[in-house]
Order: sequence, then structure tokens, then C-alpha cells
Amino acid sequence: MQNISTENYLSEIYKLEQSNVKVKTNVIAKKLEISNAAVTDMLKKLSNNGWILYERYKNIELTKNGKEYASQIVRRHRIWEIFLHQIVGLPWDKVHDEAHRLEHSASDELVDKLEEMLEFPEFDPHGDPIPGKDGSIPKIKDSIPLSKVRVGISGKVVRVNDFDNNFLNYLSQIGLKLGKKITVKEKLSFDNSLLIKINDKQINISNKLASNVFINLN
Amino acid sequence: MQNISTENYLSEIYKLEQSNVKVKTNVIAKKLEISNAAVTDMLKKLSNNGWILYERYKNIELTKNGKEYASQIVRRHRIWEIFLHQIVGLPWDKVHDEAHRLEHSASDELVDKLEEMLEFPEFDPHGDPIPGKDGSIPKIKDSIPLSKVRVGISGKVVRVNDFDNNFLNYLSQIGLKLGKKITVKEKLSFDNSLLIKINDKQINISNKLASNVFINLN
DNA sequence: ATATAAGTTTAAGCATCCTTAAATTTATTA
DNA sequence: TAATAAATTTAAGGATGCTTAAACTTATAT
Ligand SMILES: [Mn+2]
Ligand SMILES: [Mn+2]
Ligand SMILES: [Mn+2]
Ligand SMILES: [Mn+2]
Repeated sequence: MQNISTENYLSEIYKLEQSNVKVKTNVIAKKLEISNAAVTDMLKKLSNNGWILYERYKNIELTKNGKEYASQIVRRHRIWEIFLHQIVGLPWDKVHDEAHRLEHSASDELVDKLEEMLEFPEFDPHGDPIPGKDGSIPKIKDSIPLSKVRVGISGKVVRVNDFDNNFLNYLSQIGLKLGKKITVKEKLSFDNSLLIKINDKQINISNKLASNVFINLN
Repeated sequence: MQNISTENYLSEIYKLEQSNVKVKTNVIAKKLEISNAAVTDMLKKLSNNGWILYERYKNIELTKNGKEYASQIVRRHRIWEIFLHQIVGLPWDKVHDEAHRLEHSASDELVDKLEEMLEFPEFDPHGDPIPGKDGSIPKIKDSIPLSKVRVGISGKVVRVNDFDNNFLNYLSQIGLKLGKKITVKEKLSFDNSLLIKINDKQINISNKLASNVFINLN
């Protein structure tokens, strides 16, 4: 077990890799809200410790070891999230920040206990997959951003981006949860906003909001 | 919310004050397993920040602010302990270390939630009182160390010291829990060990062990 | 009362993880 | 292709919280 900072870098890099984003100093700095210089500094350390492959000015990649390690941090994070949601009853806009701190503190034994209590969940409260102990990732349902669903088409919410609490809170307010059926009624070319039907109500949502909600068609 | 190190110093000082130990550089260093020099260093910072009263070579005291703050760290610790014990099902020799890390990570809101789930417990799994939000301490039952209970006398276990996991684990093994009735059958002057009756069995325990188990007579 | 022991502080230094500013490299655009 | 912009790294430095060694203060024992 390394320190908190190392764990935060590694899990951030892991998540970027998973979402097929090219991992650059830049991107990490923004995610972690620190300077580029600090990131460069740390990348050297991570590289020296064998967690990442790093050459000056080039993209960053996790090594096998790094990926294994990072997947377990993400695993801990997501198990905490669902524990906090299902057992403790925190709303889905509160669990991420809490889990982000707890993920570095709990022992593996405790996380295993939590997982057992939850009966081995495969997805976190935002629909993100929980990596297994071996790093394997549960099969995700196909999905596209709600912003790309065509008018007249319906689908189910299978995932939402979990990095903005205000966004998540608003989703709750309009009754948008995982599993909910949504129909796109209209797209306004004026501002690219969408008129959607959810819970038998029609609601207008911005394109930006819609692009962070993921829908499984059929 | 300060950093982890500050919180560890403060809660250690608080616990020492509660047990009427004179708080000295020395004692803190031992508890935190760091050098005296490091403690002196930190005492200056804690003093500058108004958490403690400190003069070179003198005993240390928490200020009003310091005591308030420290009590809340101890509160978090003990709520975590009992949550881990009762809800998650960790044995009492595992909860301290885990709680010691979690106590710095959870938000006040989460701790409140946990407390609510537990129906506002007053004591942790080792019988230590859980300070209230206002710093108030639940009334503790009178107790004396088992090592000082006289031959022929019975009493109930109301508290055990929680700083040695091996000790706690052994207590579990011999069926010693909070609330158990214990009778002192004999004291061996040879090594000051005790012959006790518990769960209708007779068992010999060392004086050192007995001095860490606290008994309410009558 | 004095010597010795114990406890505490000071001094110097190290690792970690940040910062800003300047220099360098790579990417983009005219 | 050359100029400009963007991204990245290097350099210098700061805060934190440790370390060991040496100096100093207080407590204890003869
Ligand atoms: Mn999250
Ligand atoms: Mn999540
Ligand atoms: Mn404890
Ligand atoms: Mn305890």
C-alpha cells in the first residue's frame, strides 16, 4: 500500500485509460486540480517505482503492475460508493467525495467484508463497473450519451458521470435514476437542448447535461 | 478539519488527559511511535494554532478549542469502531486499527448517519464512552481493574483497554466480552496471576492481562 | 549538595508534494 | 516553412512531518 497521493494519481490515470483518453500531464493536472509541474514531478516518481511508463513529452501508460494496483483502488472506491448508497443510505451525489477519502483508509479485509454484505455488486451507484480482485471488469451494457439518442427513441439509463455532485443532485430531483426509461421527444436546434419524457413527465434538459447520461437502447 | 497528523496528536493528548495521565512529550512520542524531537516540533505548531497550552519543559494541556476538537475525533473513532463491530461484523480486535484510519476520512454528515444507524450508542465495543457532539461524556459505570478485585468477589466486565489486538483476541478466545460475569477464585502470590471463573470455566490469567480488564462490582 | 540519569529541546537534514516562473519541446496555423 | 501557440519540463523554493545527534533542563539518588 502506497500513500494517498500515489493512489490518486494511479486511479486517475486508470480511469482515463479506461475511457480511452490519451493520458497527458495536462489532463491529470486538471483532474487532480494541481499544477502541471507537480504532475511532471510525480510522473517521474511513478515511473521510477514501476507503476507507469513515462518518457518526457510522451503519453503516459500504466505498467502491468500499475494497472493491477490502480484497478484495486478503483475497486475500493466503487465498493465504498455502493456501500454508502445502499447500506448507509447516502444519496448518489454524496457518495463520491466520501468514497474518495475512504478508499485510501480501509484495509482489504474490510473492503472484502463490505463487498460480501452487498452480495458482490458489479456496478457502483452511477453505473460504473467494479473491477474484480483480479482486475477484471464486469461486462458493461452498450450505451450512448442521451444527447445522441434520436428523437422518438427510448432507452434505459445505465450510467451517469459521477464527477459533479450538482449534476447528480439535479438528476435526482427530476427523478432520473439508473434503470429509468427515457424517451427523447424533441431536440431544439436553438441550443441543442432536449425535451425528454421520464416518469410520464416531459422535461427540458441541456445538451451538456444529456451528454453525461448514458442510455442503453432497445 | 485539520490534517491527519494534527488529529492524531490531539486525540492522543485528549485520551491521556481523560485518563488523568500527565501529558508529556515523552508519553506522546511513545503513543505515536515517533521521536521526542518530532513531538516537540509539533507541540509548537499545535500551540501556535491554539489547540494546546505549551511551555518548554512543562506539561501540556488542551485549550478549550483543542479539547472540543479532540473530543470530536475520539467521537468519530468510537462511532466507527462500533459501526464496524455491529453493522459490518468485525471482531473487537480488528476495529481499532481500522477506525484509526477511517476517523480522519469520513465527513461529519457520514458519522452522523452511522450514529443514527446505531441508534446513538453511548459506548464503543471496548466499553469506552463516545463523546457527544457537544463534547459531553456519557456516565461511566464505576470500575476497577480485574487485577484488583479481591478473591471471592464477582463483577461484570464493563471495559477493556483497546490498544493491543493480541490481548483483545485472546479475551475473545476465552469468551471474555463486555457484560460477562467474572469471579476471582484465587490469586497466586508467586506471579500475581489470577484464577478466574468465567462461563462456568476456570481459567488462569496473568496479572498484566487482568490489569487491562475493568470490572464493575455488585 | 552534587553527580547522574532522564527528559526535552535545538539543530541540521531528508522525503514528499506542492507552488510559480522560466526554459524547452511539440503542435498548430498562416 | 516559419511563426506562434500550447503543452511540458526544469529550476528554485516552501510547508509538513519526520529523523539522528548534540545541547540543555529537570528530576532522582547518593
Ligand atoms: Mn466516484
Ligand atoms: Mn461512481
Ligand atoms: Mn480504539
Ligand atoms: Mn475502542
